[in-house]
Amino acid sequence: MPRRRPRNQLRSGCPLNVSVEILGDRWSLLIIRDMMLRGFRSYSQFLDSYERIATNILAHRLKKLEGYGIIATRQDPLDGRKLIYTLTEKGMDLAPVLTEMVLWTAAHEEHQNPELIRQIKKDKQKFLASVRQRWLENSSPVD
Amino acid sequence: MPRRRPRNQLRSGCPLNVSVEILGDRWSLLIIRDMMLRGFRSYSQFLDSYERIATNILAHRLKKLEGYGIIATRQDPLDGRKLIYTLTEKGMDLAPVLTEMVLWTAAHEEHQNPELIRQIKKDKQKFLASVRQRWLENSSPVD
DNA sequence: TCAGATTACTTGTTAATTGCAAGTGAAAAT
DNA sequence: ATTTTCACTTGCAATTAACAAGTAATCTGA
Repeated sequence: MPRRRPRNQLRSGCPLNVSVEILGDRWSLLIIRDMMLRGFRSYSQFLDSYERIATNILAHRLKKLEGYGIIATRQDPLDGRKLIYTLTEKGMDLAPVLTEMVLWTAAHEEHQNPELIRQIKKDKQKFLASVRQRWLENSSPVD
Repeated sequence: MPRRRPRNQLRSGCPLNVSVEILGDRWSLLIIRDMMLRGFRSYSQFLDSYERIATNILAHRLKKLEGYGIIATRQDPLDGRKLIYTLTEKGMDLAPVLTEMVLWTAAHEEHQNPELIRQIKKDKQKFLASVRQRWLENSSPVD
């Protein structure tokens, strides 16, 4: 019986491969985008996002991202049904990756949201700083 | 400058989504890495790369990347069996994306290739310039 | 010159993943 | 008390990935 390569084992330790194995699918980076740039924090917000992720895939991705320490989950103190998902520092550190991907698309593909691109192009470091600042303000445990 | 939209329908025009739809899988960025950083140019080189891509998937990805204008294919004038795959300008413009992904892994995950990371950290712009320079030298139609 | 090797694939089959629809149980709102 | 909201789960079909094997064109060495 030939055994298939187990999924939980890395194909290689190449740093690019490691990030591809963690983030290289059709949804993970979009969830991170929604948290980072749109301030989404709840399951239903992600579900209602424009690209229409399926609910089972969303649940799997959230668990995976939490398992990698990219997002953190806590209960909403004001509503027992709700969970609050936030980016960790590790998740926030993906901001430069997302930013470069946006710039690449802006340079080479048809796209929307010219305002976002204008903002990034005007001053990339300032954009990254403002994204991080908003995260610091909004991810405080008490709010 | 924005260019044509590929035939299949996009989930959204969000610039991050566009790049995820083009590059968000388990192999595309690894092929681009092999071309960009290791100077790979042939089918058999990609096949022999450490992560062991399956041959049918490699063939599909090369066609997809060529369709998006990220790579270009030409015949080897010295060997009628061989095709030479090279990155286009659009493909080379993914260097900052790959670089940021490598830096993120270096900061947050177990990995290998400390020399690459040292080089990037020492001077990111210089690293990007040297990658581009090698591409300019090696992608000339006559060689 | 011709057998064997190399190259860039294709084809067939199985395994895994994704996507869709519907359902669940706890908590909140009315 | 009933309905609605919320964060999921389950079942199943469709799509995609992975593995093994094969093929045609070309090159290489005796």
